[in-house]
Amino acid sequence: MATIREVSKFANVSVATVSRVINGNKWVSDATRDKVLAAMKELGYKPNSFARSLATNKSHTIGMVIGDLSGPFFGKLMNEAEQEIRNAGKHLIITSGHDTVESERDAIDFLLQRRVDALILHLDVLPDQDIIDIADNSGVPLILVNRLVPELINSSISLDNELGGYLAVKHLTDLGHTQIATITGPLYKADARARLSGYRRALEEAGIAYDERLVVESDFQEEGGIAPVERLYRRKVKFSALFIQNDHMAFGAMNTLKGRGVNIPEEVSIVGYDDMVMARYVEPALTTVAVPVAEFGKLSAQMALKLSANEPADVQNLRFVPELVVRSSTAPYRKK
Amino acid sequence: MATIREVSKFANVSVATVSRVINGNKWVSDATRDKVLAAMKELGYKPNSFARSLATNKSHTIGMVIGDLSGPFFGKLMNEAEQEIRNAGKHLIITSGHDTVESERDAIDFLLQRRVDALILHLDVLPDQDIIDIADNSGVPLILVNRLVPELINSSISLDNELGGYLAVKHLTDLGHTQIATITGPLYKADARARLSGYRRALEEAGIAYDERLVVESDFQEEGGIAPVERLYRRKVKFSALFIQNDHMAFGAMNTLKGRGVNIPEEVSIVGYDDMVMARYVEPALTTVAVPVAEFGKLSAQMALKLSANEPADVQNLRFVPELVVRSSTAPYRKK
DNA sequence: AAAATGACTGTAAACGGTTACAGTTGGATA
DNA sequence: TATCCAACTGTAACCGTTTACAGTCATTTT
Repeated sequence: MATIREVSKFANVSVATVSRVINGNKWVSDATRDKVLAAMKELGYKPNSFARSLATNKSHTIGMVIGDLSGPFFGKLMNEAEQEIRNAGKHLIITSGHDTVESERDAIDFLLQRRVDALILHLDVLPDQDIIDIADNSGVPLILVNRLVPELINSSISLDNELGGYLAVKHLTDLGHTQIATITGPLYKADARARLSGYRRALEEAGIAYDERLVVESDFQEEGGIAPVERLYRRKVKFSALFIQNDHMAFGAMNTLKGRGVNIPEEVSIVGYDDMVMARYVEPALTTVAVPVAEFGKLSAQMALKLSANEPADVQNLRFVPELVVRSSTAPYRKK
Repeated sequence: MATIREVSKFANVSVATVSRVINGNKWVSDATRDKVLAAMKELGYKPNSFARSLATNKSHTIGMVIGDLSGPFFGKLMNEAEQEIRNAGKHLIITSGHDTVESERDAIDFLLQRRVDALILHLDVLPDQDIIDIADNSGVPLILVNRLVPELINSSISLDNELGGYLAVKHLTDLGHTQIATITGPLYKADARARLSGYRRALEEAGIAYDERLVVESDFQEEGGIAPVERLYRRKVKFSALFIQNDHMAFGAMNTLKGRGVNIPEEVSIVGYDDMVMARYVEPALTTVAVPVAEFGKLSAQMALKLSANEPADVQNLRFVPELVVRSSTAPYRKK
């Protein structure tokens, strides 16, 4: 691939002049500029971003680590963030953490080696201390999405998952349910733990004792909704309502329940979490907890851009509040 | 951020030695290696990938351009590709084309400037000629996903969308339907056009005349299923079956039909396209055309890796074949 | 004892850009 | 006419690595 030097020879000018043309420096005569532009076109020249970044010590790039590249949640997050960053004339490099400590660390290393101007991190398993170390020592500003590390409270954008769980279950207790089962995500994820503790708080508030047998841990995947339902039945515990920690699992669970001839919501009320677009298309339409993902993505990108420009980003523990969306999968408790 | 020189000073060795340690060169004594490692740790050293890539002329990176970062189709595609590439010890940089010529070009430029070892391109709007130019002049091998450019047939991995459309509609004609409407994606996308021509072929084969009034162009989004249904009714054309070019739109359309009190499949049969996970959770479960997205992602990554290593990738116009998945949204035609 | 070898380490020239600084013009100003 | 300045262009150092080549030892080999 052609270099600036070849272009300069071809156009009979110095490398400095070519560089000036590339960077839109105004001290170049029109004639020269045209010559250089023609040479660049002729040789198919594309600036080498490595050399450029090396010389300027700027990458014009924001790095993002997320758990899973598929998945509607992250999709929206990425999309919004990318829009915002592209609009600012920069670029986003996305890597996946794959839910393992090693992979998350590797992803961050990759971005750090690429000297990104800022990091947007959605980390599921990396220990707090590691994150703090990166914040302290990497020299790169960072935004923490959907995770609260007390020491980094000023660069966290998080969702109050505890409140989300609470709202979901409170809705059920308000409807008169007292036997409320729950299907959680993997409990090594803070999200899942927080939602579970919201579940407990709502029960407590309603004076209902916490019963371990009503809790099944799963994996946040669609298929993850199926087995847990079977397990609940095998445990022979009764429940008239089910709080499922994300919509994906809820869809799977609803299907299994229907397969068993259970009427929703007459016999079992169901609340999901995330408010995916599909939530309103299943039958019955799913009552769920809405999460402002798009805002999330947009805001994190804006913050990252600000921080990378050394502007103060008054993040101040931005904590989004989830909202309950009531549809048709929940109904008042009725005795059988 | 610390450089190799600082590390070398700190450890009292030369830069070459530090570089050797970084690269695992064996001609370094254990004592020296330990000294260097300690120095690196102490100074929080991370190799500068720019300098490195500049010196070696290798980026160990594969670039990917896709239409939309959200969306279940691309999610899976990215995910599989990333897995494969990470396993090979390389990294994937993903950028979005945003469905505009300018943006797609910009995304490719970005990746080219970053000197990626290969490109995986899912382009919706960039003209063929541009793609050919890139293939010819960029010096970077490329894999074309889901698009067929005759000149680049040997680096295309595509799905036979025409066949997909055909299968969907043939299923309907086989069921006795003769008034079959269709909702297409944006017709500037080759996918949509191909599916539409599959629709026409199936009709022709069944001896049914093509009727423009039964065709509505839409946008591949969920909401995109709603208005077209209304338009069909406003046009006062009768139809007993509906081929909708992706599942997302199908979900929207099913909902609108239900809202109008139309029974599916008794009054209107519906076939979607993509076989998203949700297809089996809606009611009735959606008959649809399955696309091997995961294979797509995996294979494109493997090809890209091979090409970047200068190994021959015998792509040879890899054309995946879609499959019809029959569920409950289609039924034999019955007179009203 | 001299030469050869193997194990290790250092020097310095790339890699492809940017940019401070130093020219070289030609025209305007004193 | 001498001086200055604005407009433009070139030279060369530098960014942080890698790596060919050249050393320096301590062991072996002859």
